[in-house]
Amino acid sequence: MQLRPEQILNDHQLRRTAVRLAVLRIFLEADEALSQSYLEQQFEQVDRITLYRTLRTFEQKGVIHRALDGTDTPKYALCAGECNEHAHHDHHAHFHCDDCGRTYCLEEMVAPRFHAPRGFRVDEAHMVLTGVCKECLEGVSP
Amino acid sequence: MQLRPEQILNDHQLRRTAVRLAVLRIFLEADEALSQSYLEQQFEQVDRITLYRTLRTFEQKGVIHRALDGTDTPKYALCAGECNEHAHHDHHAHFHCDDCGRTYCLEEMVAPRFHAPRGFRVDEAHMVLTGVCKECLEGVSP
DNA sequence: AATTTCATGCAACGTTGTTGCATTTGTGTT
DNA sequence: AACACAAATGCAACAACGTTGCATGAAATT
Ligand SMILES: [Mn+2]
Ligand SMILES: [Mn+2]
Ligand SMILES: [Zn+2]
Ligand SMILES: [Zn+2]
Repeated sequence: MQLRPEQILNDHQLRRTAVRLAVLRIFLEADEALSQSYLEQQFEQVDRITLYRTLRTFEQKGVIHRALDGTDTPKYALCAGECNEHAHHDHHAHFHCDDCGRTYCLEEMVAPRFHAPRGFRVDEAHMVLTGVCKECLEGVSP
Repeated sequence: MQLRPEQILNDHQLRRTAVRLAVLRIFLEADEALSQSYLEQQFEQVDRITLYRTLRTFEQKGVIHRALDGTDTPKYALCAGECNEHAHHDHHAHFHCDDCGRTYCLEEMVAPRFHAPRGFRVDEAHMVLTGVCKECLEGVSP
């Protein structure tokens, strides 16, 4: 995985702008999937449309992926690598904590192969786990 | 599974109103998960807020469940049974066709037990499959 | 430095989620 | 059958988001 924001932009042929670098820095420091509104709050002043387009571009270009977590608030996380504008390769599970509302990527947990039912052709499989995260579990038993 | 709209409302202690009966009839005839906007179009004239509250009530009372399909449009389908205001028991997978956009319940496909990673406690697991449905597959090879 | 291509900021609009409130309707009781 | 109560509906209203167009500013290319 690339570690520096500048290199991530280079690798995906994206212009090096202030907003993009700042967004990437936030993602790199976070260990969870982030919503657009959360990102907005990290800035003193930023245009929500610019943020919207930044996320859309990042997703299209394979910089970030959407973390499906069962809520109605889309969350995003950095792609591990290999993803580009043609294809995403992040098929790991995502975990949503019902207690704190955080969403985590479970990179190590990959959806098993499923045989297609009813004559369908299955191209991708995503798993969404819900429960209580480690921090919240430890918090309730002091 | 209950087959008549009237009985579904009785079983869940819901008042028998025109909108509710009509919505249930649409769900009973459909073999796929439906969005609120789709339901709206099935009526000549209906208030969207009433429809919104109808779906919310149905979901709370265990009449319908939300079908997670990876899109940003919530879809709903009838619960198989046993669901009530206290708990939902529909943990089957859902399939989303990238071609026609339809979402289907895969009642027969239940998420396997997962061991909790990273010290998390997993309460529920949902699976979302994407690909091409039977109708669309047959449509392209005439 | 000039040019070109693209990102940004802002206005604007549509959709959806959500609540408050007055009115109508369903249902159990006189 | 009429009544009374609780709940559902219709409508106004607002917030949050997603999305596009356009003028302006910034990055990359020459
Ligand atoms: Mn992820
Ligand atoms: Mn379902
Ligand atoms: Zn938590
Ligand atoms: Zn299809």
